Amino acid sequence: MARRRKTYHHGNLRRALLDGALRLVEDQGAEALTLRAAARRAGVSQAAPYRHFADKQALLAAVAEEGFRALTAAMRRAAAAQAAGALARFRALGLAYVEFASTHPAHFRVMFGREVADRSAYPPLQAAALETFGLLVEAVAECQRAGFVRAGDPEALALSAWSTVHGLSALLVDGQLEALSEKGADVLAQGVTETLFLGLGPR
Amino acid sequence: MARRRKTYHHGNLRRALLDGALRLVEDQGAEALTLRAAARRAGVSQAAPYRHFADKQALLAAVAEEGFRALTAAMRRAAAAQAAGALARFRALGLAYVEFASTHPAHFRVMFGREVADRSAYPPLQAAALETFGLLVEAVAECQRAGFVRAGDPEALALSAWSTVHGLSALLVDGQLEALSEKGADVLAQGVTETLFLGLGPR
DNA sequence: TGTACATCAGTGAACGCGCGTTCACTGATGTAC
DNA sequence: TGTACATCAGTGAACGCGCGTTCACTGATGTAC
Repeated sequence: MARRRKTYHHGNLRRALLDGALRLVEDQGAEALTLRAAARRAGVSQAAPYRHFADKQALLAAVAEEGFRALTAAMRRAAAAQAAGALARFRALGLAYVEFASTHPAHFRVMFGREVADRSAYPPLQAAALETFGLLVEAVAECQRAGFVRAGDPEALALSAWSTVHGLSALLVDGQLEALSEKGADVLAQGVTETLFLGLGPR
Repeated sequence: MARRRKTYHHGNLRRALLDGALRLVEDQGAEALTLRAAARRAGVSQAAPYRHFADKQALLAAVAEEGFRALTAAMRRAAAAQAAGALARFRALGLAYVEFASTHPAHFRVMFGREVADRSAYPPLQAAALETFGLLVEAVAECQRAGFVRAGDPEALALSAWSTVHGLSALLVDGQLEALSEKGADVLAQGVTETLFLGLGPR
């Protein structure tokens, strides 16, 4: 962790800072993420990060970007595990989203919170976030072709799906449901995604 | 604002601090809310707030509580404006939720964020939040009686509804949709709540 | 293969900042008689 | 109605804190000849 390096140069300090930052967020939450703490975790002086990140925002943006990449990968993996068809894959995407949020709450918060004030200043972050949403849009379109989802603008329908899983995730991550239900995140996610497909109305 | 009082005692400093805090949040965001700033807005020394709030957390909790009360009131008002029946009232609740979030983003964030770490330490806050959710549960039950919503545990169905409107609200509030759509919050909310009732599946 | 030198990636000390909180205090209020 | 006194709600100064960021520096690396 903060063990002595034998060389003056680190080798891959950017990566080490990012890893330290990720561990800080996971272990102690987003507000524990400071440039100085990341430097400490990487075993380096507090001024060293400035060789790799312009300022604190830039480190936060990198952490968020990494989060979107991990989320996208987890969703892809979950979908790929479903041989059963378009609908099952779509569903798996949603469940994976909620699962990611509930297992990495602090990271999820950095990804979606206001810590990174202006996302458009960090194109790779913006791209990573768009890719995640893109997964949902593709899945909707695929399901429409297979007749599992009704006709309509795939982006608009995907936004409904996103809202649903994102809402449940946010409520879980922020501890809103603790007083309400002792059900696990997975059970809740099952229920909510089922309603997403069936609708609330009578059949 | 910070004009001189003529009396040594303030009269209703608690209320003034709360108002100052609310204005701070609305104007400059949650991270601008400090005890010192609230005291400045109330025109009082920086130590004065401690006569009314044990610490910063307590002020934050009061701000969040106030937010839930305002949200509940706005939802009730919107529902009351619908004479047309249970379904219209339910829908109005959801739309009012999204509208509140998009017109008071920073306040919304304080209500749901992690600023107030342990909500159970503030029973009035917890109660106010539960009341908001209760509105949805009642509306679901009412709609079930009227045949507009299918059978099932009203709490579970209400959680689906909550997830949907909360998810859209969170995405709006955190600026996730800016790159995606130029539609207004109200239009998006219409679309999302429609899908909530109809479901994504084919009819 | 050797050397001069530019460039890069670190160091360590220092800065100013605003914050939450505490403290001993004082002015105002209200109550008992 | 007046007065003594306890209690309450403010004041103003001070504390320590960790943070982001800057600066002049030095050690390491790599490249041109």
